[in-house]
This record gives sequence, C-alpha cells and structure tokens, in this order.
Amino acid sequence: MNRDSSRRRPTLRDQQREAARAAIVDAAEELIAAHGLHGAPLVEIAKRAGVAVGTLYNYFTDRDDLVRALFESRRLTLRPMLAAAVERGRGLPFAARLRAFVVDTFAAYDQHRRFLKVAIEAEHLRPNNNTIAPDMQKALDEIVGEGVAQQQVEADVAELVTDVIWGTMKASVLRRIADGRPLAPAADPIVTLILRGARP
Amino acid sequence: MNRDSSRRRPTLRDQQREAARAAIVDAAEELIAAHGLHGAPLVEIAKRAGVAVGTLYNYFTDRDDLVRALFESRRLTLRPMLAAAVERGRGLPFAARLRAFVVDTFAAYDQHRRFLKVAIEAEHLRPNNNTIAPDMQKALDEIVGEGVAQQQVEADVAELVTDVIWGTMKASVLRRIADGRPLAPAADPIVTLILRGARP
Amino acid sequence: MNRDSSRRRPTLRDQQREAARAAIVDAAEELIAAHGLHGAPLVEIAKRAGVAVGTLYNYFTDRDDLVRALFESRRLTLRPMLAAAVERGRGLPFAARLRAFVVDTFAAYDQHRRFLKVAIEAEHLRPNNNTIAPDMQKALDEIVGEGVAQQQVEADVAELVTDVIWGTMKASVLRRIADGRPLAPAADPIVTLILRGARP
Amino acid sequence: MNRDSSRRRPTLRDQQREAARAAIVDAAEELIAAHGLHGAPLVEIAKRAGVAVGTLYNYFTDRDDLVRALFESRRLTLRPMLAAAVERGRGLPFAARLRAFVVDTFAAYDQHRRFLKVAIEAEHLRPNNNTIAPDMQKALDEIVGEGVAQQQVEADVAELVTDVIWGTMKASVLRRIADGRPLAPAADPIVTLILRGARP
DNA sequence: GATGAATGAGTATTCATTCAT
DNA sequence: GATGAATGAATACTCATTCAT
Repeated sequence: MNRDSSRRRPTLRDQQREAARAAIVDAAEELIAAHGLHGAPLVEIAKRAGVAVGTLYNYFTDRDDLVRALFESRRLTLRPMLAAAVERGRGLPFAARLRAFVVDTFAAYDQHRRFLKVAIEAEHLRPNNNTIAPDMQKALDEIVGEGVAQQQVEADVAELVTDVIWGTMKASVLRRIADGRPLAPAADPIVTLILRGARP
Repeated sequence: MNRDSSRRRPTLRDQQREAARAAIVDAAEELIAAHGLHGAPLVEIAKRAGVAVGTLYNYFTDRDDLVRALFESRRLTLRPMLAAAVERGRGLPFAARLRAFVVDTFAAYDQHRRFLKVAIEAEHLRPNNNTIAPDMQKALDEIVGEGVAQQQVEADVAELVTDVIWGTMKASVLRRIADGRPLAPAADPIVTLILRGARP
Repeated sequence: MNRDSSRRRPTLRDQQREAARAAIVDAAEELIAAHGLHGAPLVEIAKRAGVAVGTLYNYFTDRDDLVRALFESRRLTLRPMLAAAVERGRGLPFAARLRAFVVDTFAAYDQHRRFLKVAIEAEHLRPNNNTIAPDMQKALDEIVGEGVAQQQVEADVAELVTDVIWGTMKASVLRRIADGRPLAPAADPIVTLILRGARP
Repeated sequence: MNRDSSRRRPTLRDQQREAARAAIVDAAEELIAAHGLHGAPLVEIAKRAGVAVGTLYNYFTDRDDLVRALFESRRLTLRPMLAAAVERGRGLPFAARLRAFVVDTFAAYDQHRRFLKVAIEAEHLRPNNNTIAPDMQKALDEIVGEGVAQQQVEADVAELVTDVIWGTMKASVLRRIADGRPLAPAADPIVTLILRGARP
C-alpha cells in the first residue's frame, strides 16, 4: 500500500513539510533575537510562523528541541562558510590569510545578524552546545597555528591571539548589530590593529 | 510621609534594614549567576537570603527593581575602583597607563566574579542598562584618548582599540570564570599583545 | 528571629494549613469519584476546594502527588479500622470472627463510599500502589489462616477463600454504591453464604 | 445514499473494509489493555493498526464510537459463547450445570484476556454500558434461577449467589491476567468452594 | 478512500505579586 | 515589618478532530 519510503525522491508533501519547518525555525529566530531566549512564547512563535501551536509539536518534540534545531540549522549554514574562509586562504602568508578570513567571516555573519545575537547570548547559558563558538575556535586555531609555523606569531601567545580576535569580533558584532550597522567594514581595521599593535 | 530620612545619622534600625537589603541583593546575585537571569525565582532568592518572599517587597517594588538594585549596587562598588584605576595612571605614558589600568581592573573584577557573569549575560538582554559596560567604556575612552593625545594611538583607530581591549577582557573573564581560574594573571599578556601587535 | 520549628505545638497557621490540605484532598476525592481518575481537572478540584490552582501546588508537588495523598490519607484512616476489625475477633471461632470482620469492615467502608469507588477503579491502573487491597489481603490472610488453624478451613483452599470474600465484597460495594444502598446490610448474608455454601 | 448495503453478499471491497475495521478495533483493544482507557491516543491506535489517523474516521464517527465498537464487537463474540454455556447445561442438576458454565466461561474468557482487562476497568467508568457484565448477569440469573427451581439454592440468596460467583470470577480473572496465568484451572475449585461453602 | 499535517481547546505547571495574620 | 499561603495570568504540552492533497 505504501511506496518504499527509504529511497524516494522528495515528494511535494516532503517539500511542504520542510518549508513549514523552516518557517517555524525562522520565526523562532526572529522572536528569540528580539526578546531573548526566554522571552518568546511558543504561541507567538507559532503565530509568527503562520501555524497553530500544535503544529510546532509535529516538527519538534518540545521547546528545547526547537531551539536546538535553530542552532543546528544555522550552524549547518555557517560552518561550511567558515570552512571555506579557512580554505580560501590556505598557502597565503599569515597576515593575508587572517585578513581574508575575518573579511569572509564578517561577510557571512552579515547575512545572519539575527542569529548571531541569539548565538552570542546563548553562549553563556548553553556553553558550547551547538554554538558557533567551537567552530570559530577551530578555524582560528588552524589559522593562528599556521602563523606560528610561519614564525609570524610567537608560540606562547598563540592562544591569546585567538582570544583577542574572537573577543574583538564578538564585541564588534554586538555593537554593530545594536546600531544597525553592517559588520563587513569592521573587518579590515580590526585585523590591521591586531596585527601591528595599538601603537603606531 | 516619614521623617526625612536623607539627613540623619543611620539609626540601628536603618543599619539592620540596610543589612537585610544587602543580604537579599547578594542572594539574588548568587542565584542569578548560577542559573541565569531567568532561572532564579524570587522564593529561592528569599530563602537564600534568609527571609520570606513578602519581605522582598518591603525593599524592592518588584523583581525588576531587585535586579536593578543588584546592578546599581555592584556598579556603585566597581565604579570608584575603575575611577581609581583611571586616576592612578594619570600622567604615565600611554603604555604604562593602559597596563596599570587593566591590571587594576582585573584585580577589582576578581573580587566580583559572580557579578561579572551576571553582568556580561545581562549586556545582551538589557543593553547599557546599569551594566558595567558604560563605565568601562568611559574609562577606556579617557585612557585611549590620552594615548591619542600622546601620539601613542592613531586617532582613527581609537574607538577600535577600546573595542579590542574590552572585547578581549570579556572573553578572558568568561573563559577564566568558567575554568575557575583567577583573572589577574591574564592582564599583563593581554596588554602586551594589544600594544605591540600579534606579529613579533 | 525564628521560633524553633522542630518542637513546637501546632500553631494556628499550621492548623489552617492542615485544613486547607484536607479540603483539597476531599475535593479531589469527590470529583475523581464522580468523573474518574482522569476526568477531574485540577482547576475544578481547586474550585471545589475553594482555592486557586496555584494553591494546590503549595501542598502537592504535582497532580500525581495529590492523588497519592488522597490514597495515603484514606488508607491511613481505613487501615486502623481494618486492624481493629481483625483484633476485635481475636480468639473467636472462625465463623464468628469472619462475620464480625466483614460486618465491621462494611461499617467502616460505609463511611467512605466515595473513596471506595475511586480505590476500586484505581486498583487496575496503579496496582497495589497505596490501594486498600493489600491491607484487606493481609487482614483476610490472618483471619482465614486462623480458620485453617482451627480446622474450619481446608488449607488448600485458604487462598481461594480470601479471593471469594474479597471478590464478593468488591462486587457488593460497587453494586450498592451505584444503587445508593448502604453496604452494611450485605455483610451478614455474604458471610453466611460463603461459610455454608450455596446449597442448602 | 449508497446502494442498499443490507441485503447483498459482501463484495471484495466490503471484506477489505471489514478487515480494516477489525484491525483498528484490535489495535484499540491492545493499546487500551496496555495503557488504560485514557492512555491510548488515536494516533497510536492507528499506527498499530497500520493506517493513518484520518482513516479511523472513515470507520468510526469519533473516539467514543471506536471504543463502543470494541465493546460491541467483543460482546458479539462473547455473548453467543455465554449463551452456549448456558444452553449446554440445560437439564443438568444445578451443581453440574454451574460447574459446566464456569468452566466454559473461563475457557471462552481465556481467549479474550486482553479484552477482559479493558472490560473490567470500564465497568467502573461506564457502568453497564456495553460491558460484559449484563450478559453475565443474565446467564447467572438463569442458571441460579434454575437452581432455585430445583431447590438447590434458597430463593432469598439467589441474587447474592450470583454476586459471589461474578465477584469471585472477576477477582480471579484480574489476578491471573496480571500473573500471566491461564483462567481455566481456576474454574473448578471456585465452583466447588462456592457450592459447598468455606467450611469442610 | 487513505493520508498525515494542521488545528486549537483543554490541561498541568510555574512564579511574580498580594495580603491576612 | 516579617511571614508565607493564596492568587491567577502566563506558558508548555497533548490529543481528538478536520481537511487539503
């Protein structure tokens, strides 16, 4: 009576299902970004997504699962971008590579401003749980590690350098999202400053 | 309605009142640091403070007022410390002054680790509302401004420099609080790195 | 500041608390008897008890706890009655003792008709969990055991005899509660019949 | 609206329809027996029956109708068995007839253990509504009535005798189903005991 | 007819706030 | 003032029922 369900092309229903799921996740992102991780009732999320509450539970087992899905989904989008940003600079001298990386990353982040706010808030509450931080950490480790190998970064400050970069990026992201300014223009000056130091 | 309370020496009753108030604020700090801004019911805070829920409302008009009081209280403690840190270095060359400032600040912060967690979490939810950020901003503005005047910092990156410092400090604070490590040892390397740049 | 709370006579507040608790349990009993173990919303129970929903949670951790408390409370009332009914006949010949026991038990049950309906229904869903069945079983075991010792009951049907008694009692209870008839008058004929058999 | 469906031989389609209906009822029985009258969501029943929820509504107007159908179906199966058990003993002396009846009944019940659990639970919630109780009552009334006619049972305990039999049977059924033991072996001892009384 | 996603009323539970003692 | 029980609005979650495909 049933078509084989393991090897079939996505049916129309599947596509709609996926669309609905995405709509719900988007709505959650929007409302959570606006009101915080605890300030977005499911009824509101449902309303914003154009569905009824019960529908949420056809896609997610509970509130936590929805939030987790939001993080997973964005992480799935952002991770390849980070990876690409890491790859693209492979072979370049450290300074050029770091600059390219930060520029690319901010470009990618600019398309996900709403989520970044959520992600950075969440970092305190659900540490390292599907956050973007570990991915960023990994990317920076690789790049700064290369810098050490190229003798462009002293080994004993390598970890600190990644902290400076990631800390500064977060600060910039928060400030610029709050102000409604784009992230991209911040990339270049940040890298320049970090590379050559605060003193001229 | 009462006798004027602004200009008489504190009676014993006033002192008790003040002590109770402080106990409540401390309890709030502790529980909010442990469970997040939304994970600390008033009944728990009261219990921890050794009073009944109803009593909270003799000291604070509502939950929000209590939280605001927590921030105010800590801000009141930390602001003079920051100011002192700013003052102490007055007249020093920029590099030395910045170093002294970060060292002093981390020393002060080390005594308020719990609150720092709360404050950094709150920054996302209630931006610039009684947070420590504006005070920090002001202090750094002054110090970095001096650096510009001393021609130790280029004017057009002044704002960015403060971002780098504050961003890096926050990153360090979070990581070290999470790890249970003291903040103080992080001060020196951070300043050195920021001053001379990532490249040797 | 606080009175010693471990060794004080029940205060007025304690008494009120107990009264409120009892009112809630009574309301639960009434509504569950009327609409079944799943047919009594907490809001209704609260309303019937004359309190708000939230109040229930000052006395019971959740719905299940309230139901458990209902069973515990009634069991606590009924168990001593059963025990007394067992004691009272001690030393009597088996037949007289069994008769006295059933008479006493039905007298006690008559005062708790509502709860009996609940208890008998619950026996299927929460087997042996704070039900009256185990207490009854124990009582009958003792009495019938004595009958065996007195050679008034053959050993190999002892267990079956208790089944017959308890089964018949339950059947009578259900029928008579449904019909609004008292239980007491059923006691005597039941025992007579069981003792001498169905045939004249 | 359709062609008259009452007087034509069952088409293939009718048979399939009937099979599907039966599968649904079976699934309902299984899940209700396992989780109680309120613990079996329609989605689960549908899944177990191998159909979609919506399909249930092509066979039953609502949940209640499905449950009613379950009871009707089993009643339709069990009633003739009871009737046969009643008939088979017609003409026998009371004792032999009662024995035969209980033996036959337990044999029949053994094939419907799952349903019996449901039926006995339901008796409390929806008394006399399509339960097996009334059929049993009728059968016992007839047999015990005959016993009275044969002067093997005193008229004034006739009703009570049926209570004893039915009560004891239910107790046995529940205990044995819970233990996973067959019902049949219980029949003989029960009847013997009831007939000759508890005393030797 | 069959499907299963969507619906939303119904219910349990939490917690800031009030107020009688 | 202090107490803590009472309040009820707010919220998460369930599930019978509907209906577009």
